[in-house]
Amino acid sequence: MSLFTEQAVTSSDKTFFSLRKAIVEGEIPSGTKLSETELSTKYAVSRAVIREAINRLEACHIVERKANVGARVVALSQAGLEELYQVRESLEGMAARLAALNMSDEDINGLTQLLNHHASNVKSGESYYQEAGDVDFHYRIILGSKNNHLITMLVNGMYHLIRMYRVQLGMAGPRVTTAFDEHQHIVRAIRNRDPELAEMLMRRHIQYSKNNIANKLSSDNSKERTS
Amino acid sequence: MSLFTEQAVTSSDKTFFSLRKAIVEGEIPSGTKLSETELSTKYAVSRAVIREAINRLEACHIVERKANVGARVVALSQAGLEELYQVRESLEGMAARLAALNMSDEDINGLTQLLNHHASNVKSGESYYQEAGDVDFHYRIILGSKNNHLITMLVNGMYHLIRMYRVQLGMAGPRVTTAFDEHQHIVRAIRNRDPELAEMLMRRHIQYSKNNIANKLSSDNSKERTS
DNA sequence: ATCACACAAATTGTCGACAAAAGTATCATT
DNA sequence: AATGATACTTTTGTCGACAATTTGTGTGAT
Repeated sequence: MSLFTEQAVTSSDKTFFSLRKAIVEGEIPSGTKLSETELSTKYAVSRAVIREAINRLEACHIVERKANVGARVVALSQAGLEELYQVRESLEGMAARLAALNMSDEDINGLTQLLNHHASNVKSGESYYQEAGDVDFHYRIILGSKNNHLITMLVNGMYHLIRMYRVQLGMAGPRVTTAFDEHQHIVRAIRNRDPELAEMLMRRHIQYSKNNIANKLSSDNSKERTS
Repeated sequence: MSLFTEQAVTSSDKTFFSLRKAIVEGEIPSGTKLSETELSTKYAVSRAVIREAINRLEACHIVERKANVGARVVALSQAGLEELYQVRESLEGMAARLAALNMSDEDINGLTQLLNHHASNVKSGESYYQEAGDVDFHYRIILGSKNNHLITMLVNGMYHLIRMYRVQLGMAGPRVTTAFDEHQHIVRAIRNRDPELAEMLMRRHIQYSKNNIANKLSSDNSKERTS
């Protein structure tokens, strides 16, 4: 029961989704040049739809384009991760604040149920939690902000790039139980209708998450240097 | 001496800029249906470049598109303004925070000079300040964040929509001197390298600004009702 | 008079071809 | 051998035409 299933109506949509998935999952590696003719034969569509797909990918910062030269998949870097998470902290902090104001009581109950469901998984040792559960939690709060600008920016825009970092840097890592506690505190603040606290806790939560990834990233780098 | 002059290299760029300007300035009214064929004859380009321009406009939330139906210029509403300014508060707050950390001393000096320059204008009673000066101030802080995601989102994305609200609701209004004081306080916080305070002051500044517009908007509405 | 269906008109989506620009290789000159 | 100019190749940008979908209209039945 996914809360948000964007459905492809046009051929350009399908191509956009396919391309985005291929890039995010790393099938098309970071830094690759995206040749329009090549992709048009590979995906069996005209160059026009490829161009539109690439334009959309550019809009969510997954590829970079230069006029008369072409598009490349963005390069992942520590600095880029830092910048991305600064923006994420800002926007999701605001989302949590607004969620504390605008979520309905039913929404909040659903959120609590989700966490309870996770709690049992965490205790039983499954880390099934991380990927699906974590994004579900964050999605609900973002949607709970009831702010369409915010929702679009985060869900259609940034989250795919965030996922690209997480997938390609192999972030199936730990940080399960501590993140779970943080989630609980956030929900408590929302339930108490405390926007100030909800924002602060969400920002901290995302800062920790960033540090976790950044640490793994730099430790991977040092491993690489010594190998 | 504009800090940021995006230059059109391709024909699609030019059309995008023209269209954006026409919409923001209200020449193409809010809510208008954008016919591709019509625009292609009007701007003397092919439908392909019109489509690309419309796609880009959609990416910055200036038009809304439905598949197989078409694109319309967004409708301006109190709720939309509220949402927009919530996001703006969040992002520019973060920008001020980062500016306090990342701006060079020269950058800060330049900012101070700008304010001094404005001070003389304010005292001499010219309200030349508002439009150009205000955006210049905010631009510098946004650029001072040195965060490319943030910069792109705000400068290439949101600011045109913000300007659309300000232009079309006739915001040449007052609030000059009080905004000037707020600007000074923000710069002081940045100079003191106090990110926490800089963010808080910027957020307050934008909240006030929103209230100012919202008040004008609702008073206009009531005038309309009684006339 | 109203609703349903079918048909027509108009608009968007997709395609292949041409034009223009960037990149590459070759050759001449120093 | 290095450098610069020139021709060539490849890739992106732009265009007009066709296909598919939606919207508006009109006809007929209830």
